[in-house]
Amino acid sequence: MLKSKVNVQEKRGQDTKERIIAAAIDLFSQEGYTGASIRDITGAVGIKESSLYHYFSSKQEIIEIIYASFKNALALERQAHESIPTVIKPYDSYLLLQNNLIFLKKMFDKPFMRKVYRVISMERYRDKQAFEIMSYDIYQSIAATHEIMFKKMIAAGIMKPLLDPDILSIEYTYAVMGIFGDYNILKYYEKSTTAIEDLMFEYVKFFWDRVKNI
Amino acid sequence: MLKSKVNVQEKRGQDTKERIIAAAIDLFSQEGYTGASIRDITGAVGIKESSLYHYFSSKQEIIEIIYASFKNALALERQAHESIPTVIKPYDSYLLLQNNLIFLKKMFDKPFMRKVYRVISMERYRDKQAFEIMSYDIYQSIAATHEIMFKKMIAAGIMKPLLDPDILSIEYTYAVMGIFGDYNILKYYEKSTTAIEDLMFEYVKFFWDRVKNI
DNA sequence: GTCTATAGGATGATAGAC
DNA sequence: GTCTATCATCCTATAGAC
Repeated sequence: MLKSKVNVQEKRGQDTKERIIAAAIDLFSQEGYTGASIRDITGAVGIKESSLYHYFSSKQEIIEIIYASFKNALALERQAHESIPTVIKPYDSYLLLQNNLIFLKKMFDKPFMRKVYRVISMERYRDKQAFEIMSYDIYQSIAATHEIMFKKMIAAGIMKPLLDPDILSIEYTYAVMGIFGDYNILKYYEKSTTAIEDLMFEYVKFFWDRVKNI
Repeated sequence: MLKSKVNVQEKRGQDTKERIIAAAIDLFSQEGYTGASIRDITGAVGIKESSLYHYFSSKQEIIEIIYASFKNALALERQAHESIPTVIKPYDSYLLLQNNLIFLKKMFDKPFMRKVYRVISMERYRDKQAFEIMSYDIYQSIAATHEIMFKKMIAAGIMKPLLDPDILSIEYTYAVMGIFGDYNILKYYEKSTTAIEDLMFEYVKFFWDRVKNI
């Protein structure tokens, strides 16, 4: 009896903690880290500022937990994607490229990922941690995946062999991520995203037509 | 006599106004608009907060003047660049591409341009004006220049005729501007920029080798 | 685990003397 | 054109009651 009561309290506490994080993600992604205050966060949750400090020692700790959780989510997504066996065949290699784009789009369309990606995009100029996540955990990791894919395609004889897969993956990653970035911003300004979504897939087609063998 | 004294005062006033703008650009580019306070700005200039309000009615007015001045500088740079007559010849078209990159690099390497570009990169998520400058005055304008260049190259028979110059310019602009963005961030973190500067020119070579006719 | 109360300082902006 | 003085509000964070 007593124990179950304690559990309920713990659960409610856990719930408050998660609601604080959720509100912080919402507000940081809208106003930036500096622009969103502890008052804003606790106001959104419906608790007093002092209650927040029962769960977190500082504002900085909150953003660091968010970053850590994002890095973890990124690693899990990558793992899930890599576990899918990809046998490259000439007739479906354009599909492979498309599927890779759809995977990226789906990943960054998840509310948590999109919001935190936005926070990192904003903060990377001032916050070294955000800068490093953007550089290493996002860009370099995605570029590496692309490079491996291109190398396999070249080995399979379906991509032009004279292309340097290293710099090709850099080009492709900058282009795709640039389009994603704009897509993400447009969504926040509640503007139409159909044109940029079309561009995404148009670009993949354009890219493929130029790199395919024959 | 009296008149010359008035002129001196006016000049000093003008000087103060410019020093405020210069300090604001420095601080906004380092800490962001929200992160840099009026106190920070006046402290850097060596005047009191109240003195700033003799020249500007609000913090917002300062950033708007900076944005307007940046847009103006961009238009002037573009004008200067376009006034150079470009006769496309097969043997120098790679040079043309290189020169275009050097023009962009030089432009964004000017302290004023680099700092304000950074402010706009940071603020475009929250500030619609910054978003529009980034989209229209920077990206779309640069992409349009690239597209014209590519069309001329195709017409001259030195670029592959089957390439769509529209989407090709989008790809090229995203890649080049992505590299510039990273270069700009690295400079602020006082990290080495030699690798990314090399990448810039390596990329142009890679790009050219793939689009040239023959 | 949540509250009231408050500390101690920063913020954007104004009034008015000189 | 610059200053002193000040306002009203916001900020992060803490102490301690319940």
